[in-house]
Amino acid sequence: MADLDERLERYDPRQIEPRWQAHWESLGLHTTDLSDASKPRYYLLTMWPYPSGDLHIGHWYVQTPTDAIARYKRAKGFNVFYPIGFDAFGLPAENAAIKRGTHPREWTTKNMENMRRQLRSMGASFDWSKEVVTCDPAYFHWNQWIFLKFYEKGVAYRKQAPVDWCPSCQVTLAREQVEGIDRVCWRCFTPVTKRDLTQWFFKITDYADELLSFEGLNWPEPIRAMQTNWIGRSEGAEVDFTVAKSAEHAGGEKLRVFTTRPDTLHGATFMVLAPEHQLVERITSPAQRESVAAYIEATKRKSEIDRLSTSREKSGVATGAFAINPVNGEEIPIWIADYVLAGYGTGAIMAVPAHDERDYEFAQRFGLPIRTVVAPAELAARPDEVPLPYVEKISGAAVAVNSGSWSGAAWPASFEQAISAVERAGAGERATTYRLRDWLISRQRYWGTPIPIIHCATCGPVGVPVEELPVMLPDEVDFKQTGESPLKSASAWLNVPCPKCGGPGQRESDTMDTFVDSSWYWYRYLSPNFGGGPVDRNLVDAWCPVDQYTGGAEHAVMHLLYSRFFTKALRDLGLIAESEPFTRLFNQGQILGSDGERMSKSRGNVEDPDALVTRHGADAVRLFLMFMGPWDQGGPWSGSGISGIVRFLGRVWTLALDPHGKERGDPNAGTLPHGEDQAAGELVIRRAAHKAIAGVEADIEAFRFNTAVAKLMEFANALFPYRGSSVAGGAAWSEAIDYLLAALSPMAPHLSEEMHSRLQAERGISIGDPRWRSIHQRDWPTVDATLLTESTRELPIQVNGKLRDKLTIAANATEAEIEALALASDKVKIALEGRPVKRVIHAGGRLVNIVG
RNA sequence: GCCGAAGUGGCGAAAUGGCAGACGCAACCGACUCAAAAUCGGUCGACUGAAAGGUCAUGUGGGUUCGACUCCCACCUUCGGUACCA
Repeated sequence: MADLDERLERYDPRQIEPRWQAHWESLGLHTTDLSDASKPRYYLLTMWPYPSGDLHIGHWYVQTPTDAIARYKRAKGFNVFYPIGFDAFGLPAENAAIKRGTHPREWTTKNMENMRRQLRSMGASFDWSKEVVTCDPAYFHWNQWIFLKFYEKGVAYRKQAPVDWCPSCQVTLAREQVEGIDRVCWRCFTPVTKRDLTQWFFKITDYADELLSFEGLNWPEPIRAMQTNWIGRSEGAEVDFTVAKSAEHAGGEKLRVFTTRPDTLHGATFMVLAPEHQLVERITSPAQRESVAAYIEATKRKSEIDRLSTSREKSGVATGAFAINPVNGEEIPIWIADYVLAGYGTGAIMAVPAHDERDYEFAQRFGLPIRTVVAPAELAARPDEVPLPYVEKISGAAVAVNSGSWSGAAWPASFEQAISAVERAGAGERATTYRLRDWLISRQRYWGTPIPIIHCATCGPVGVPVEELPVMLPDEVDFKQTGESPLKSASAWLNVPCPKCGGPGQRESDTMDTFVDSSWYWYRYLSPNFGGGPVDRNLVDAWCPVDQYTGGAEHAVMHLLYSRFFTKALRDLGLIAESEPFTRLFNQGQILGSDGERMSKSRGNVEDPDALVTRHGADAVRLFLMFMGPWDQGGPWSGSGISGIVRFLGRVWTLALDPHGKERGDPNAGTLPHGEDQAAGELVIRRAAHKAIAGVEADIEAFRFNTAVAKLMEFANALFPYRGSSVAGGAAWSEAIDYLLAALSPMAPHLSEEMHSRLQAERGISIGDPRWRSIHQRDWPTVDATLLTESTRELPIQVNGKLRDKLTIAANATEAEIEALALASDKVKIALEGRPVKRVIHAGGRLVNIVG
């Protein structure tokens, strides 16, 4: 066996990978027979990509471990459905149209073609035959159909809402089109303001309480916490204050506030309205008109994040009006301030500065009175000594003071008595409110699903008849259209008769938020060409909910909440049976650029997978991404460790193809290590094989791909010293190689297939032979549990929590035997320094701690 | 700001409350080679010590525990989301 180095060809992924990708495709290996009920079904879904044109290593980071799950589950006997598609509508295509003059469809199509090629080069086992693309009329047709059903049921409705607006370009701006802390337009740098438009909403708030329940879902706790906080259910009361009569104003208007703390009503020393509040104009005194108007204008320049920030100094303006507190008849000043939002609660608050930090700051800033109405029990008699602001955790430890009929009551009695008092006075009632707002789906954009509505002067908004769907996007459009939506420029498309009365009508020119597209796409994957409705009920019943969904945590509160809402709403339309879309969710981390920032073309930090694949091969890139660290962590990109993976794959290649080769540089080559005999050597490699399979299996089940790869490396390292020895090539060796390739196959599908195929060829089975099998059609290896335990083990001995010795003991040693051995140790005696032993702790057989 | 997460060797990281640093990268030493590359074998947290060993060490400061990277409290830094990027 001399000069094997020259005989053994080198591992060259460029030669292997495209060949296997083509072969798998010709075998139809990844096309799922959705009607096959002979095996348990497993619907594996990964968040579909947006065809931005800059497919980067982050896409691979999302999808290669998911592909490994697909392949692993197939080996475990599941009928796996693993589809792919494109979330192809959206703002970047339209921005590109504005910048470069290319049509969004052309730009998107070109990007999708490139991304399909790149996704294929990854060797991912997607079922491409079920591809769904949102800008395809065969898909958005059903967005429109669902919209009309929602409209019929009142789930879709119209109301006024503010948008960020560039007064110079006369267009709506997305958040990413507003730049800098001074909030200017991305194109003309004009300061951005707000404008009210009548827009379409979906009533997600109707489902708020149901969305708070995660029963039966295996979702990460952080995501559930974020959704729960986002929905933000608060229980309290709505209370009417009354505008007081003044020299200039008759008064009498009801000013309704929402409060979670009706028990602090007596501490309300002023009121604050959102600057957008309807009554502001009416109640403002002539003296305050000018400053109120200026403040309202200034508020339009601010983002909600700025407005809610508690770190900046409070701002506000008095309206000059006063309100009467319903529980004590006091007149308190009415202010406006931007920290109160029009969209939350009633858009007005009663301010209780003694017990709310923001109100306290506001009162301090503007010299408004502060009155303590809750005190810790021990200070109940001396409320002046309560440190302010006193924001106690809700508990029975604090009592109401200076609070009329409920003075002296503790929570929750104070809360209940306050509500009763308000209700008796006819000044309000118990109420629950949510932070969650209805979903604004209108976009003043071209590249999205047209909203299937025709506006008629007589009939109002009328749904397009379903038989006329889909409402197509007109091609001839001015993308730099100012005013409202670009679709307003397509007059032939825009002006159509009213479907109800035949009179002149005008199509809705807004399109839908692209989150509508991604709120039900996994149902469509099951039947992308189905014409009888958005979903094929039979297939949905068989395959849904999705067993496993993988995607980024950045979608925690929008996409993942909208998808849950859609599922419930579709259920209520009778289209599907289930209430939740995704049984198990895993959020992988995000790969950042090497500068630690999000990868994007504009930052110039995009890592292109093509170059890496050309250099190292898809398998190496796949394994490297899985090996980098825990999948849910992500982090900045650095390719510096990939050579370790390339080396590992080379070792697998060598082990599989050249078991008898001897290393020239290794003086021990060809001899059994550690002076073992043949039987001992075989046992060592059998143990290593079964331990590796058991470990990799547990790791893949838990999505710990980094440690799964590490275990395979350890396994290959354990085999390597036996290469060229008398053990190599024998039965134990062949089993070990077989197991190594099988365990590697979900993660490095090409190399393992190549090795598997060559080993079959050595046995006279070549491709085309009916006995030939792809490694991806192979069952997962079985583990012999008796090989996982050894007869002796090492036991660490601590003295007072510090490691002092290690003993080799029999696996079945009793605690008494262990204790005797441990106390006999010289190192233990020295560490004890003659102190008596107080306690001996046996930590479940893993460690002994002697306390002395 | 608010909600959520992360912080461990020069670097990526590992560790059901029980031996901190598995597995890799880089670096260094050796073998092979005319030589280099590749490959194979080895060393590798810091300080101290000739060595055996000892001391310190998981963002910072406290706490719980026989024992804390892990649990609790406070803080610092970074990342994700914050409703029109997807």
